[in-house]
Amino acid sequence: MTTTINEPLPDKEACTSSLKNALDALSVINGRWKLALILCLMQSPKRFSEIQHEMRDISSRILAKELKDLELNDFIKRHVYPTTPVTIIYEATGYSWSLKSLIGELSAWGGQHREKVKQSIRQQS
Amino acid sequence: MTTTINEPLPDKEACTSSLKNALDALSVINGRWKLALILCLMQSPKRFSEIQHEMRDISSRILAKELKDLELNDFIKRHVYPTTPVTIIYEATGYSWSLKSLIGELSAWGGQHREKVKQSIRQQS
DNA sequence: GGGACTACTTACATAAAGGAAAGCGGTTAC
DNA sequence: GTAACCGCTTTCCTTTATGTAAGTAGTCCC
Repeated sequence: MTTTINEPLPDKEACTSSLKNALDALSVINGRWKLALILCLMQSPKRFSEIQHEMRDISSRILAKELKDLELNDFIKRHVYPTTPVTIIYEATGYSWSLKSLIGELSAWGGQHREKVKQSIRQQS
Repeated sequence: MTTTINEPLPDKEACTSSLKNALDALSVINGRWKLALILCLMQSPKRFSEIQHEMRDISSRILAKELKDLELNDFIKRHVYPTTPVTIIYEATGYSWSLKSLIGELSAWGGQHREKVKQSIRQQS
């Protein structure tokens, strides 16, 4: 029998705080649309209706809500130009770019995972 | 007026597939418990009730479901030892370790984001 | 045989996320 | 004036995630 009760496991605390940070990060980029919207606006600033057109099946309700969230988290900026009628442009901020390596890791891991799943399906058949 | 309609934006496709991969990765590690469980079992193999004790407020229903999910995705392995009564041990597989750099990135970004949020709260007051 | 422990499962409830459809206040085009 | 476009908001509904409580089949202890 192994008792782990009084052993101060090497990196248990580090692990806990790292987990907390990771979950925080996840909560910020989580959901069906956030990353897509950030990447979309990183390619170029756009208007509400342009974004809605590019993301084919996002509803205006969700789009408005997500844009608000992203603005609150400082990923995008909402510019209002006093033309008639007013033109509203959403633009990715520099903070969006801080996600670059994280998105890179997510995409790399996701890519290899997809391959792995494909192979295990092949082996089953 | 800028027309972006016929311009084949440099990396739009790369971006789309990278997004797809990233969303896949997110869907696999998503939820309140998955990362915590993986890290918990990476520290040492454990039994059902030990895990439940360590993650204080996970219900047995959710724990059972999450363990099944993680086993399906090959992150953990369920060992059954024919003692009386049977002993069941859950253990992180090598595949869990493939998440290492991803978790590192998540945690790093999450950490700096928390700092940033703290500062912007300070500036508001 | 009554209580307790193990590894769950089942049934039911709540909450959060996401979506569909309509509306709204303003402007422009005809 | 009426139709259409813009940037939303409101209402209602469905889906998914998570939680609570109880039960179950097996074993052990006394």
